[in-house]
Amino acid sequence: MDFIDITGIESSSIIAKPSRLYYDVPVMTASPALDQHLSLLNPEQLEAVQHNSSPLLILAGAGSGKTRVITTKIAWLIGAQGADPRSILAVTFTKKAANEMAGRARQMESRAEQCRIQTFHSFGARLLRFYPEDAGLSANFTVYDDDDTVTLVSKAVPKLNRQQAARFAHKISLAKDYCLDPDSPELAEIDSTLDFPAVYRAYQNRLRGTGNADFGDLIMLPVKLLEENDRVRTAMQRRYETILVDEYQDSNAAQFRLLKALAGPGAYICVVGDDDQSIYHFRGAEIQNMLSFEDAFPGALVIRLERNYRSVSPVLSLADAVVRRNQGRLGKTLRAERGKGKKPVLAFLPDQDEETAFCAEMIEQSHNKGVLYGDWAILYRTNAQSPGFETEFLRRKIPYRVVGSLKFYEREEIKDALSWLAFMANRRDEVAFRRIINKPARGIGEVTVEKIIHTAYSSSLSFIDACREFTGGSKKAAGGIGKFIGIFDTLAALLPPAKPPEDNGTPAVMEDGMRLSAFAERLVTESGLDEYHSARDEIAGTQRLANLQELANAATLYPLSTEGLLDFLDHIELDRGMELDTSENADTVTLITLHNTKGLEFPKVIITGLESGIFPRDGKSTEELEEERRLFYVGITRAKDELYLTACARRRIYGRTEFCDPSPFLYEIDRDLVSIIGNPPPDFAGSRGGTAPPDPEQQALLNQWPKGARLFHDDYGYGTVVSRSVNNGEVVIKVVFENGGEKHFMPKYQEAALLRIGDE
DNA sequence: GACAGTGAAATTTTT
DNA sequence: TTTCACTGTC
Repeated sequence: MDFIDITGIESSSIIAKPSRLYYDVPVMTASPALDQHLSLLNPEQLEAVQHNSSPLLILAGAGSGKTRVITTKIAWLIGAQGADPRSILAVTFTKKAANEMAGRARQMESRAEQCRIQTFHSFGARLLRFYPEDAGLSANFTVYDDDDTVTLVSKAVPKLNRQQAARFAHKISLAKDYCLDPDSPELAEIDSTLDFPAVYRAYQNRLRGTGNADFGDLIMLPVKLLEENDRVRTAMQRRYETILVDEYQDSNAAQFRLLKALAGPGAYICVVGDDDQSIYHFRGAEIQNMLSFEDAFPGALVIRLERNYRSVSPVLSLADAVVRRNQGRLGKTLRAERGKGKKPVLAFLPDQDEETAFCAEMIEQSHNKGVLYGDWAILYRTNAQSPGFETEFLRRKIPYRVVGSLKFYEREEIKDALSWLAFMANRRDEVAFRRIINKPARGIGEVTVEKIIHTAYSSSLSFIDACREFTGGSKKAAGGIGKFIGIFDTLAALLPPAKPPEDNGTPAVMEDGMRLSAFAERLVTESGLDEYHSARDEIAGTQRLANLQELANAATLYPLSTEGLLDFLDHIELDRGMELDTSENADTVTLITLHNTKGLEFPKVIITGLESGIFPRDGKSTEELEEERRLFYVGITRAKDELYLTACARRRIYGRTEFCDPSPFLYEIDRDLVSIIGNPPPDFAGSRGGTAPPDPEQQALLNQWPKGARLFHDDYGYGTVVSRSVNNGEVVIKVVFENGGEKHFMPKYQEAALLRIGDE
């Protein structure tokens, strides 16, 4: 049973084995099926697959078939090397990637089913599930997501408002990505204020009080467990003889230490990644893990996969021109196996409305010629850019889906129900308790809630017992607390008590009618959440009740027991990417942030909003600029056949129209790598033809606003004209203000706000 | 404890 | 522009 075999400790203790568990068979007895899979590989891929000695770093460029390499390698290790599938651990970052890898490996080699192929976090969660007390957690711990973390920070340090709490929460999670304790001096590198360690400590105390873990703990606690606990480390090192890591460029410092601790002396370690696609440094990913792999694992072999099977060559040439600008990279050059194709198009458009229209128009025209909507993807830097496209597509009846906007598990009603479920599993879960105690309203006010929580902490009671003990408070509050206890008791009676994990003689067999879904459904009605949310459905026309039903349906696969409940919550917490609209097969245009496109590909890609300040965003350090450039690179390399880039001269930002310069990235690329359409700004190399001489009206404006002219603007204060241009027939001046800001204006339309006050 | 009104702020986010 | 946190009123 999966739940019982949490870490594979049992199997490793059952099987007596030498230092490496390879069966006593000649090395090359590959099955015909395996030979077939091997024959599909190019020489570098084959070398990467048939390597099983020193540490191995596979530098896999975009579209170079890395998933194929990893899955074939798993099949080869089992089929040709005689490796015990249970001794193979493969970790990825997303559930989706893990599922895909597991599925494809199993297709090639059925025994791969016994490999442990999962995300870093679910690996950590399972380890902790097995040794909760050693790690300082409660046996029934649940996992707090980022939102819960913010709540807990704001409660641990009441003087913080929610936004400040969110900032600290982010920093705390960053600290955990680096395995830093509240006492670590290195905390100052994240935030040098004196407050930070204190806030972190307060949060940590509160978190440990609940017995729960946050995402960071799922890596950091296993690291400590492995580093400090010989018994656990030995068991795990004996178990895993092969460790494979995908998307290694996005691993953080804690994950690196996890790998180091997990890899025993005889272990074979193989990591796959692309330093040019590292785009998550802002949340702790350390490209350094990759750049210094050869130092960390002496004797390592590096294999480059540079043959790209995805994109036509003009797309790859552009991608290379972009990423070549970066300094800290291992360096590789993709070669297009697919050969020639259409040159990327760079469109300069007047404003964002023209941008959406341009995209919609192209998509409609291609659709009329038989191209699927699903072939198209629109990429943007920030989620705030999607509404424009949505409005336009709705108007034109172009079907679309927005990837990663509002996630299923982040919906209010789902979080409500999940909090109830979490609280049923762990009665010390403060965050869950706060969420459910007075929702729907039972007349229990904030003051009463705080008193109960205080009682719980000061008398070491669970929150439900604290409710039972609680006497003070109004009559209304007492009634509400009574109701709450009643709901809890009703539900608790339905849930069989937890069995200690050692008692694994009878794995949680699923009996008919004993599903967790029945419990979840009952919970939704008993708690009053169904009434509460269906009432709001009627007002707002939302789907909350249906969502709650869907959540209950998802619980069908789990047995009605505390173990089943914890298992269910783990799976949900560690697979938050799930979207409500799972109609993946529908023929729709994809609207998606650049970050979310990692690992995806589309025949036709439009990267929008290529303007300075939007992409890259303002105020980036050199290092951050490199990451933004990699993000651009990731976007470009998603395109198989056609790539379009759009840049607007004007954009409404926060309701105000701003003039935009083209993205600096556009100035970095050779003009003959793209076909330029629309009206590029005059300073853009590659703009066609000479600029038309200004007409009298334009000349008058140019005379009125010479370079060096001093002016006053109603909103921005004093400034100086630093340059002027004629763009789309309009005079535009660039002004540097005394407050340090830079703005473009069309003086023709700014007569009211702009006042000329003299020369410099 | 619910609600309307005000003011300040505004990335990206695998788990 | 939109969103969300905070404030004051009923």
